[in-house]
Amino acid sequence: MATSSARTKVVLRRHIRRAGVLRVVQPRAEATRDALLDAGRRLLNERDFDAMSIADLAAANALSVGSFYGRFRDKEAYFALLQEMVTSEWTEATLRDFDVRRLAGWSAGRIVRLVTTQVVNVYRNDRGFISAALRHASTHPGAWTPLKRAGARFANVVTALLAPRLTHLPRMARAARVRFAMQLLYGMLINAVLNDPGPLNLDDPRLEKELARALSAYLGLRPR
Amino acid sequence: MATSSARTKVVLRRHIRRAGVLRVVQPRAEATRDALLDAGRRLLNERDFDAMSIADLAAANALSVGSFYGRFRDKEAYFALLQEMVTSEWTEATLRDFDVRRLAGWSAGRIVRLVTTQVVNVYRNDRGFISAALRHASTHPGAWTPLKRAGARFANVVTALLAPRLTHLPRMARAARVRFAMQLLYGMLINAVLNDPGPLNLDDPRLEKELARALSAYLGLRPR
DNA sequence: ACTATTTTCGAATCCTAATTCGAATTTTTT
DNA sequence: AAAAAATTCGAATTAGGATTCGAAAATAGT
Repeated sequence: MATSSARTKVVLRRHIRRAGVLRVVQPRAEATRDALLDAGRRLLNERDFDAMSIADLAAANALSVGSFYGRFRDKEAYFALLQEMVTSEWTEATLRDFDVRRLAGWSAGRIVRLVTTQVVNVYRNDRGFISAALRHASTHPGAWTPLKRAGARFANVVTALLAPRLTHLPRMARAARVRFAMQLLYGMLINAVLNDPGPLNLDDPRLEKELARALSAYLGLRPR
Repeated sequence: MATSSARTKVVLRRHIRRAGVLRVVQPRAEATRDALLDAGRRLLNERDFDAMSIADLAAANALSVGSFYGRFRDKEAYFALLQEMVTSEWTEATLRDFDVRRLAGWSAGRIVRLVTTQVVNVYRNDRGFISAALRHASTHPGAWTPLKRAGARFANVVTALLAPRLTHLPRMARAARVRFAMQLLYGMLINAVLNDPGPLNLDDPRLEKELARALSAYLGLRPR
């Protein structure tokens, strides 16, 4: 299994041509670029995008502000790349874990439990990044961000898996039900990450179970 | 029925002693203060707290920046008062509409429908303010804001109304179920206001119905 | 070893918004 | 009417973060 740093490199290679990510020739520039991206991901667990200054990012690696701008056109270009990087990791995990053939014999209820567990874990592990990306996106209404894209993609995967299993519902209603259920799940977790509300916060071990219960009930599945 | 401006005055009178809201002697100063608060509420429908400058607020009433600071210690004190003002209006409506005696003969299902309708309407009508307050609060983790207070208060009211009606559940689980249902509802609407997600956005006429369906199902109520 | 290219450094510049402050204006009191 | 108090004005100040830029340092090529 690849380490986190090596994984960064593999995923990153796909997005390197992005406008605003400046050309790298020497290995040290590549190392600088990667170190800045890793630092960003870490720092976003402590503060949001606006509160994370270029000076913070540079200092996290004993680098200068000028060297940041030698690698990224500006702060926005940097963040766009970071978002692509992180959400691409998620998408890879999704394709692996939610393969239609792999889950062929699974019941709807069991899939709902897998979905809630997976999504809650993503939000738990990357809460800082998600929070920052959400806050940043909310100042650009209408923007189709990597985060939104990843969320929509996953909802599509889940809909394709679950809708055919909701045989007790009219055929026309199945996909819409699953999509709304996903909207409930995302809403719940987005609120958890942004506002840390009660009664169950993101770290509460009961959260997955209660979410699965709610979604299953809404989808009309037998309680287990 | 009092007009919006007169209503502002009535509600405002309760919060005037706030630290950071400067003393008023002459009527023109009172008018300035009130005009600035009304402008803030309006402007927050177009932009968030950070993007709403003091110059914007002043200009909305052909006033100067200096006159803003003659009335409020700083931008934070201003926003705190504005939040108290708006959430106090909500709380008044809640006390009126969710009176235990008034809803004595109501079924749980019917109360859920009333709850979802009411909360969705609050979010529809004050989406700009709510969005701004949420974004602002998320940069002050742990802060117990007027918005959170109002949300918690309402959840308490709903719990007191619904829990006794969930006779099919163990007595120990009833309040917890209602509280989680409220968390689902808030999460859904907070996401709607911040991110305008699909499939059902805040203006979709199906939203209340689908939310009531989800919450009723989760609470184990008979579909209607 | 020397030259050319790349990269980083760190101070300076730029920009923007919050806040301050002394003067001008308005209102109230004598 | 004059003096005192309250209020507003609008330019100046302050603060803080993004970005630029010329010089210094590091690396690659000959």
